Amino acid sequence: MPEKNVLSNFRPRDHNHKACIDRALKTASTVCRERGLRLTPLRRRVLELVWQQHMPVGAYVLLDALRKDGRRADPPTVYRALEFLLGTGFVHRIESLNAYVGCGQPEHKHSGQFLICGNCNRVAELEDPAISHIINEKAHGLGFRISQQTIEVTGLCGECREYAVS
Amino acid sequence: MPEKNVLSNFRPRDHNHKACIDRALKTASTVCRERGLRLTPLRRRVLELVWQQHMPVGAYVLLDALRKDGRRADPPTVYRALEFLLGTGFVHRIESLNAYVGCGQPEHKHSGQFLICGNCNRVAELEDPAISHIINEKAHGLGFRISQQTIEVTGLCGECREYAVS
DNA sequence: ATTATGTATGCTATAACATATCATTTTTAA
DNA sequence: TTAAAAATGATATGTTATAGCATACATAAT
Repeated sequence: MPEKNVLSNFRPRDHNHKACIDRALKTASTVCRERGLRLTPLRRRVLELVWQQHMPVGAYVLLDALRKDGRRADPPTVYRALEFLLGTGFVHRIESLNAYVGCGQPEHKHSGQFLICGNCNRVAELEDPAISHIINEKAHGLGFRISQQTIEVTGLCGECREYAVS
Repeated sequence: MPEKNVLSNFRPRDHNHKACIDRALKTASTVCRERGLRLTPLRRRVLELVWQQHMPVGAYVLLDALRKDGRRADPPTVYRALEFLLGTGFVHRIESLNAYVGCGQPEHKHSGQFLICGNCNRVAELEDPAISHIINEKAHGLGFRISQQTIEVTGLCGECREYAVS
């Protein structure tokens, strides 16, 4: 069973990766149908590429991948697709890496709280109301109205800790 | 009296700006002397320029300012100075803006928790142990070892809220 | 079916942010 | 006073992102 308030934990290195991708694409498809949004082939493909890495991916990596598809692609191609995917919540942007990562739970809005392993580059996504809440409280106390929270924690995931020197 | 756990609150628009800058430079000077670090004229000037804006400043704005001083300057000039200033804690980097902001309390290490006003661009810096603590707890529970926290909250500061629509 | 409209993509150019590398100067300490 | 280390000068290039206009495609109204 998944940990509480953890949207996606660090994946074992040997998990069924393809299943993740398929699930993400299916979810995206459903959500778009429900909301009257268009998951065009390009957008779908970019989403698939983001998920394939299963870690944050830079825009230009995606660009190269699109070109390897044989498709004509330039920076705006990928940035526009990312803009759409960010807007729908299918991907999140990791500010501290200038990179993009798939989100498994786009059905409901959330800002994303990330644990980023500096060794294997995998990411876990939390959604802990307690964290949001305490930040909200504090901000509110200063008269600040929050529109977006960026919470990115860098370190070593459990698996990498075992191999790391002290 | 300052709010609890607030390293620097939003400054009134009419506060004595020069005093902030002077204090920051003086503190930096003292800290460097204590730690055997060299606050060279270049580094000192970059720190001064960061503080002059009293909001996050991009590296290339600093670069232009250095050139207006009549000094020879290229990107590495400013990035090296920033590297030093980040290392000492005299400035923080705002990841979500690719920009840099002065820190008033470099004496003790801290990771920085920022409230960023999307209207006036001013920034408040918090250091709330409760926020760090809860994130630590959560991360720890997943076997994650934290090395750095990035917490950046975007929204509207109190002053801007008053003027904002709805 | 045809046309009008809005949405998405193609395409070129450039802006904005950042680092690698090697040479020279300045500082510090031997 | 000289050797080593630290800082800066200088050039080049790598990386990330957006502006702006043209074209193609999808949808809905006629």
